[in-house]
This record gives sequence, C-alpha cells and structure tokens, in this order.
Amino acid sequence: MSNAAAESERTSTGERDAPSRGEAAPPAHGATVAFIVEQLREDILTVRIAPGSRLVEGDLTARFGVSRGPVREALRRLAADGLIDHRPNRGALVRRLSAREISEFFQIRVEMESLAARLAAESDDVDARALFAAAIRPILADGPRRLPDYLCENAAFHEALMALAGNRELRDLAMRLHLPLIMAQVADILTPDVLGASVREHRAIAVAILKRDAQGAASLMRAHLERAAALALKPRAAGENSME
Amino acid sequence: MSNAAAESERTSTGERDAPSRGEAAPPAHGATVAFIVEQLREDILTVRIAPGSRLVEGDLTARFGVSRGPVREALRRLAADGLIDHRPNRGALVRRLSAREISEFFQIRVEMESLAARLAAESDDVDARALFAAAIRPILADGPRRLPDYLCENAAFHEALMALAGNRELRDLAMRLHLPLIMAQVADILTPDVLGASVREHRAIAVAILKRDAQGAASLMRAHLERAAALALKPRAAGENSME
DNA sequence: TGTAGGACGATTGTAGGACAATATCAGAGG
DNA sequence: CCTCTGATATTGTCCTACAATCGTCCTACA
Repeated sequence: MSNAAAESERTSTGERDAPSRGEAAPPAHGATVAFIVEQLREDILTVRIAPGSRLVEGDLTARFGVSRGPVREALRRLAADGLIDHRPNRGALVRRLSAREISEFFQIRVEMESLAARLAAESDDVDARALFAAAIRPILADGPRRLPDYLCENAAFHEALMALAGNRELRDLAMRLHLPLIMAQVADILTPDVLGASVREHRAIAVAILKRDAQGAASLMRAHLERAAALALKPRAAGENSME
Repeated sequence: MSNAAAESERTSTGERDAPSRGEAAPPAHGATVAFIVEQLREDILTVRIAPGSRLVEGDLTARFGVSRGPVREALRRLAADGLIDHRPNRGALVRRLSAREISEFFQIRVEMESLAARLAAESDDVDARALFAAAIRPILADGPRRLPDYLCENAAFHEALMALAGNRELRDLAMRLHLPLIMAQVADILTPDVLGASVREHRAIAVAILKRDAQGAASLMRAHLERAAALALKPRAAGENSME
C-alpha cells in the first residue's frame, strides 16, 4: 500500500487529472466507479493483486484518490461479477477459485459454449459471419504462440463466437464463468504444446462453424473444453493451493 | 436473520424520523442494504412496481427512512442481478424483458436445467437424494393448483433440482436467468390447464431423476422448457407490451 | 409561427467527515 | 496453557454539500 500520493489535489473546478503515474486520474464525472472497476479488474486478472489478498477500502480511496462511495460501489460490482468475495463486516478478498469451483465452472462452460458453437454454426447472418471470419483470422495462422498472444487470441475467439451466436444474454452470462480468472490462476500449466493444441482445436471449431456444421462445432467445442478442464484440474488435485 | 421490529430506534443521537409505517424498520446494523434489496425485489417480482417504472433515489430514501448510501448500494445490487436497468445520470428503471430477451434466456435455461437434471439423476449422494425426494413430495400430489401455489412449487422444484445436482455455481448462475421475473411478466398465460401440464412434466422429470435415468431426465427437462418458452413467447409476439 | 438556444429544476455522482457495530489480535489473568 | 478482555482496524451507515448531467420549458430571433 502506501503509494497514495498520486493525487495531491484534484478538487473543485480546476483540472482534476494529473495522470502523473501509476493510476491515471479517473476520467470525467460519472465514470469514476467504472474506472476503478476496470483498474481492479485488470489487477486481479493479471494477478498483480494475488488471489486471497484483502482489498481494504481505505487503501483504495488513497490509491485512487476518491472517496469511499465510489470505492464501495466498485467493490460491489466486482463482487457481483464474482471477481472478489465480499464478507459482511470483514471486507473483500480477491477471489481464489478452488478446484471444485473450477470444475463446476467448466461443467457449465461446456454447455454454454457448445450451445454458442451450435448457434454460431446455424447463424444465417451474413454480416456476422463475415465479422467472425475476420476476427478469427489470427487463429488460422500457424506457428507457436507466446502466452500473452495466446490469451489474447483465446479471448478474441470466444468473443467472436459469442457475437456470431447472436444470443446477447449468453454472452453476458459466459462472462461470469471466469475463464480469464481461471486462466490466470492456472497459467503455469499453459506450456507451449498445450497452447498449440488449444489453437488447433480452436481452428477446427472455427472451420466447423464456417461450414455450418452445427453438430460438429458443438461436439468439437465440448471436447475442447473437457480437455481444458482436465488440464486445469490435474495439477491442482495433486496438492497445491486447494486447501481450506 | 431476525426480521425487522427489533429496531424501533437505533441511533443514539436522536431518532431518525420514525418511518414506522408501510415498511417495517430495517433490521440491525449491516442488514440495511439487504433489507432494501429484499423489499424491492419483492415489489418487482410481484409487479407491485410495474416494469418500466423509475426508481428514484430520493423516493426510496423517504420510503425506507434511510440515507442515499444504502439505497444506491441496493440499486446497484438489483442492477447486478438484472432486475433493474441503470442508466448513467438518469436513474434506474424496473427492467422490462423484451421478447428477444425472454427467448434468449430460455435458450440458455434449456441447457442449464437439462445439465442440472442430468447431474441430479447421476448423483450418488444418498442424503441429497432423500432431501430431493422430500422436497418434491408436494409436486406428486394430484389436483389443480392455484397460481401462487404453482409458483411456489415451481420454485421449490428448481431449487431442489439444483441442490441435488450439486453444482453450486450452476445454481447461482441459474438465478440470473430471471425465471421469476419472466413468470411475473407473463403470468397472464398461466391458465389452469397450462399449470396442470407443467406440474405433470415436473413430475415426470422428478421420477426420471429418482430412477437415475439421466438421459431421460435431461430430455424431459429440455422438452419441458421448450414448451414453456413457446408459451411465454406466443402471446407477446402477437402484440401486447413488446413495443419499444 | 417555428425553431434554436439558454435558463431552470430535478436527479444523480462524488466528496468527506462522523459515528456505531463488528472482527481481529494481543496481552492480562486464571 | 488456555480464556477472557481490551485496543485497534475496518466496515456499515448517516449526513451534508456541491458538481455534473438530463429534461423541460421558456424566450428570443429569424
């Protein structure tokens, strides 16, 4: 903590942002909460803030130079998204997913994503199909990936898939399945060959979708995620941070 | 959670306006927000507050006799649950589900609930099975239902199902699918025969689960929800409050 | 008369300080 | 060594004030 400072003054009518460092000052009126949420989300998903850490309101007000109101609202929002745990009178902790939770999320995700794959394959929206094709172009490229590239591609793939599927609520709900969080917490198992295999599976799914093979797309997706689940759970089962 | 009463006055510095009517005073410290959320949720789900109504912070502070802080937090929470729409600088509206949204929710729900049915049927947890059997007993009874009874039974059925399925995250996620909200907004189509059919379907699903027939339970559930979706969407498509 | 622009009111967004309630932790006492 | 009690840290809530924004209405001008 203690990196406060950042904001010596931002008051009244004067300009309120001296982006100085670390944290750019929150943008104009009405976006403060969103800004804080975004910053914290970043920090959590990149594990800049470790799972299990406490998020103390006082520290955050100092860090962002805002009052407790927006901070509290931001925390509620993160809690609603499932990124933090909020215990009454005890504050917020960065969520740490147990093996059980990861397993449950994958179980759900299998269904949601294979539904999305089916819907995407069945879509008749030519524009959306074109966008999808464009969005997955990077995935079709061969060659090895670095981890950040892969994470980015992966997110883009799922995003494009959801867009083509055309079910907005499904997209929103899928966000709550914490794929990025899981990724961050099991990043250690993402070895180059695992990445390669995953990319190839994505490619196969994409092809099936473009061929309008709903059945194939759905089952490829199912297989893909079941494999991913097995991977994500294997090392944890053999004893690291699955205590509690 | 002892309810209400308990607190006629709680400030040492002086009584705070004694709202005393309509709403019982919020319970002890730390539960104010939860109390407000619960009240409003009730009001929304029973359509005491019509979909599309504005929820003005000032009105709510007056109604509940609390300050804007808890009210705002309660609104955020309802927004996170999807019960209200929150537009920046413009306040909150009670959410009105469009036909499209209802359709999308059902599409998702089909997958989630049939997954749950499958998991429930496959469960080996004897205690949980016993609890399930007990919970669905009312559903096995014959005879016609009144609407409120049905709604209650229905909620209990889905709850018991989720409990037996044993995937907590699935349970949480299913809550976000707004079944009660949908029910409330299409209550007009729940005629006695529709209710009867629905109860019979529930019964069939329950039997399949108790017989450990995963395949059957899942497909019965799928059929059940697809039928429900068709029903929920039929009258709206033909023009009532689907405008805007 | 019709429209553009500005004044005004209503409401939300945020600040900041105050206090009560609760959890946590450490030290005193058995 | 264990238990109880106090100090401390943190959250939950209230309050007041003000800035920013949205909507509306009203007026001025073409």
